[in-house]
Amino acid sequence: MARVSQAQAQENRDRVVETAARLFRERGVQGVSVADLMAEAGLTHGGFYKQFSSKEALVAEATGRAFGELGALLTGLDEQHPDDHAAARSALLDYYFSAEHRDHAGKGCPTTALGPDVAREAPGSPAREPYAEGVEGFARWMGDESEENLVAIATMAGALMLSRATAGSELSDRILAAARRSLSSGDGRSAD
Amino acid sequence: MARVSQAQAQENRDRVVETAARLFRERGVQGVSVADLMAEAGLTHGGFYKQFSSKEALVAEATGRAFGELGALLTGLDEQHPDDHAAARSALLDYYFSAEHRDHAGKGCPTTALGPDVAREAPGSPAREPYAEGVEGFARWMGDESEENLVAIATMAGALMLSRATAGSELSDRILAAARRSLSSGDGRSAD
DNA sequence: TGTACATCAGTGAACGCGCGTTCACTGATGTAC
DNA sequence: TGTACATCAGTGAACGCGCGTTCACTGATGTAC
Repeated sequence: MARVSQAQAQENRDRVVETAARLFRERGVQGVSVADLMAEAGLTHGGFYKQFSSKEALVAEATGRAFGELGALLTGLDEQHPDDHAAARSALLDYYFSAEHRDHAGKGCPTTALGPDVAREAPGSPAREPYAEGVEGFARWMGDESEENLVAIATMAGALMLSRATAGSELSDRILAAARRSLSSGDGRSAD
Repeated sequence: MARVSQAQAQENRDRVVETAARLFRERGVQGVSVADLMAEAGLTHGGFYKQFSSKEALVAEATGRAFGELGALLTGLDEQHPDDHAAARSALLDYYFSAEHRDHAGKGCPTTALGPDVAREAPGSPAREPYAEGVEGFARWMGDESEENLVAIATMAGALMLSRATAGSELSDRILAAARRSLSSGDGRSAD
């Protein structure tokens, strides 16, 4: 195996980014080596630098990709609930606070899964931009960038993070149930 | 420097745990090597295993220590506001959502700073127990382990994490302000 | 359409480096008398 | 209280290993004619 077609090369590159978006969410950026990642994508590690200038650059790209996947999920919910955003939002919350979501960070919300990694990157780090844009996009889907929606996202990310850190105890389930209930108001204003 | 007194040895050990509790919150568990840590505590790395069975064991101990520091902060707030828990709680929120807290994770809340690290540890990992106990203690200080207080802690941890991941943008400040306002009700029930 | 050759995606060995952990050694501390 | 010696906290070099990154090489692809 030496040179491959341009189409194949693009496909391989995409698969590396997709794999990175999953593994970084699952194990953290520092928990995934370039060699691990390339092997998981079915390639050898030497070719990595033909496609990416550094691991740091891939982190930024994978962050954008993970938020792209979130966007696709949100768009799908809108399509399942046409002209009923409250229903789409409620469906999102059902997924967000599920044991399924807690136990599979790799395909879950990047706000929660990548936030701590981005927070520890240096101030000008390239991953910060797609992250902040992703959070803003998430807020807009929730309705707008109002304080209320920013708080809702904070509660979602915090509850998911806490439920993962306490996974295996019954506290974990209590946190998910509590957060689900507190955000159960249709489009936002008053809790029921 | 060879053998030191038992009192000195205990003091050194304490300082290592204290340093770990700070550095792990600042840089993450994987971002701090045993050699880094021992140097920061004024020792050489070789002696580490005279005091701790593994880095993993220290992570558990440092997690307990960090929650101990949080407990001391909370007790201090109670003393500053005797017989007025609502005022103590309000003072906590002022600190919690401050730029100071966002920018100094090393001496800040371990629920937020260590949660993601604990979440990625293996199911039976020794750090999970002190973490879960710490969160429960935090909830009890907030009043009790009601759903309302669990949600408040989730919002606090989520907003702080998000503000750190978006630090440097004005979104970061908006998130802190939004969360502060949403939790500004005295002892919990209705927002103002 | 067929031939000649430059390109470059991917390979696999290697680079220097730092990781968690181990170990022979040191010499002041703590203890036995 | 003073002396003899065993203990063990801390040192610093070393262990095997995996990290991010580099590089000489390969050979099918893509292009020029």
